[in-house]
Amino acid sequence: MTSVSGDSSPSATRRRPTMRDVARLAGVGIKTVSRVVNGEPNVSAATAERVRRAAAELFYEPDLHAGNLRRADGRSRTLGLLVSSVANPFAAQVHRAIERVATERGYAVFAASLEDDPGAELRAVTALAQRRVDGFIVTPVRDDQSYLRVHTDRGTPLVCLDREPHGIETDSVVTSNVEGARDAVRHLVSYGHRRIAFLGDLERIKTASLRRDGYVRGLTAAGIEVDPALIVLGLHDDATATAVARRLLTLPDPPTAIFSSQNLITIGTIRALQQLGLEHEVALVGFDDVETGDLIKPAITTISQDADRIGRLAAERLFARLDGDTSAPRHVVVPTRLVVRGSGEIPGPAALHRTR
Amino acid sequence: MTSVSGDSSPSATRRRPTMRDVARLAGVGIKTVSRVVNGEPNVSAATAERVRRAAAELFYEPDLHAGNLRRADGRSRTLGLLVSSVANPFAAQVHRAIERVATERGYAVFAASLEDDPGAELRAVTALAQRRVDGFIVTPVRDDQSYLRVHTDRGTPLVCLDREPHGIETDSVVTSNVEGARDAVRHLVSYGHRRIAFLGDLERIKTASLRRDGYVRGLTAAGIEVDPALIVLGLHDDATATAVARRLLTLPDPPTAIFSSQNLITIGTIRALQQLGLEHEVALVGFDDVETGDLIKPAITTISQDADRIGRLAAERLFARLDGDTSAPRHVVVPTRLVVRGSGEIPGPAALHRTR
DNA sequence: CTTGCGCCCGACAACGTTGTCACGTCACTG
DNA sequence: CAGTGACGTGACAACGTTGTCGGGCGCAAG
Repeated sequence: MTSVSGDSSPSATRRRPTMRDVARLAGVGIKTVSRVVNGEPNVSAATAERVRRAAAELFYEPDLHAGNLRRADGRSRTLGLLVSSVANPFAAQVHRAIERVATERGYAVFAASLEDDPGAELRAVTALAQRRVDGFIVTPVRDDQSYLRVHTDRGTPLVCLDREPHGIETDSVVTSNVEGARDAVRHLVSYGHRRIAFLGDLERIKTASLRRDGYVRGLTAAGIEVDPALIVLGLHDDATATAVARRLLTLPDPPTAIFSSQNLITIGTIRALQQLGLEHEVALVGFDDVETGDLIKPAITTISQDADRIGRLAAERLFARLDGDTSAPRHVVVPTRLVVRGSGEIPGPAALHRTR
Repeated sequence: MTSVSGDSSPSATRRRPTMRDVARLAGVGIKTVSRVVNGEPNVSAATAERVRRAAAELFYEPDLHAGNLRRADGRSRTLGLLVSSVANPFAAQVHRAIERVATERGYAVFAASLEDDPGAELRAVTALAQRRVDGFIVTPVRDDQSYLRVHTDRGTPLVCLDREPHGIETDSVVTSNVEGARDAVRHLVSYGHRRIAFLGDLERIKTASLRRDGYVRGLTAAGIEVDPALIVLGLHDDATATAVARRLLTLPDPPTAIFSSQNLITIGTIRALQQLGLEHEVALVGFDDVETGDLIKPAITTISQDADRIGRLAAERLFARLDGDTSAPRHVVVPTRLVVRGSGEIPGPAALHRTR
């Protein structure tokens, strides 16, 4: 086998070969190389083989972006995913599901963490738009997503994830937040609870207020009056959740059950219950699955989101748009699942038919 | 303000404006637009303002890749991250740390999950190489990474993460697997244990065998003979770990302590201990932190990896190379931290000086 | 033997941008 | 008042690739 070209400068970094280099080595025109690399027809078997051999010898890698610049469809085979944080277990699982669909299609995924920072949303969209992603999957953070219309108008589809967008009509895939929260309350009510506390995230985060709405709806449906003293929003980390839960539980007339409407809040609440030795007395249902929730005593009952399905559906929606689907925007709601494990089945005072 | 150009076709997707469009609207040359967009000097304040206004009116977004093609440094301001799975909590945290450093530098991150599939490693590298990433951060899966030399030779730096590469000399950032495992054993020995089981991942995964080595070293240092019956490798999910742990614990002469050398294995082991009602009798130390490990009874003692630091260091190493550092490859070992929480402090038979 | 057609192949322009260079203007300097 | 240099600006080529087109060749049909 021939040595790799031009060894003039000893330790200098070798230049990356282009189609021209491959063409020269194979003794063909540059367009023929292009044809072979892209599997286009009308190249004789012998020529194709020579080209392939030359490309392999030079370790030639086509430049997708250069091709893209000229190519008719102009697709970068790249998509952008904006989530709260790639380190967040829910988002990470969604990410993985999206990646699976994307990889199958030959797409690569840019992931960006927003950390609920409206500025970060804008910066990330800009950064990815300049890299010419073919589509966006976004967890909205700002109050208004109308600025994304520029991109959708230019043919870059957008699917919103986990939260509905504002100021733009586009596809979305969200969890059934209201229904899930209502189910949690209904479950607790069925175990005899009437004083059920609600712990939620920052109210400006839409999912937090939706879950609050579901909670209220659940109580109302059961004919239970809503006690504002038992509703706390604005919790964004487990430490604060612990503090607030402790305060509620040491009230003169404390709740007999708690619905914690987000992962970290649930963890903080469990800690509070354990600190007060109440984990077997006060019922708890958490929204969002807690990893290893079955190893905790009592095991944690949750309203669990189907992250995998959410991610997959969002990606499939995006690719449908890329494939030319121009139908009206679809709003997919993925149902939650009640995972009964113990903490949510601790009976309350009105559970006359139960012992203990 | 003027209306956005050419409204001839009513609902057709608008063409994306180029520098030429901005130049025309601002009444300047295309190069002047380039200068303004890139903040180059030698443009009068008035002209710059006109250009900026035109760009804003058209919602112009420069095409990074087109610029890149021509630009001297040829940097795509993009890097590729290959991990076991973006859904894996450890990898996800590493990812987040890398992203933080990258964002600060104006870099976007491609993430790809390999799922320990050697073929996936190759495919991901190719996909990202064709997208001209400026650097790779890779968790090696294959037996041999020498194929990556092509890319490093061409000036695309490579930092290996979590595992040392083979067949190539390059920067790496890994956890102190051997020492961490040794510490776990030492800790258990100090609590009076002599029959300590080892549960590990697939042996072909390097970190698994390193931790086994550390375990052996720990025993040897304490003058304890290694009992092959207490060593099981090849576990890759929690269900199998549970089964194996149950088998070990029901042996005629069962271990009094277990060192589970990976996250999922630890979870599986806890489940086995709980099923057998032994969680307060048999000591357990896990490698890799277990989320909510403090909420489990007993709380789980772990050898915890500093994912954040590992990610940050890897990213910083990569950027140092991109900034021109040509010194010899550095191999950074990030120490583990023993997190004492309870499960690892259950005394063993030789703990004469302790009560129970 | 022509004609026509299909196949193989390469020259050339173009994609959207930046590097190079040259030109014109203006304020200084000598 | 000529010479000099700095500044502001745009024409043009080039980056690596693909779309277009046309030329050459071989073969079947007329």
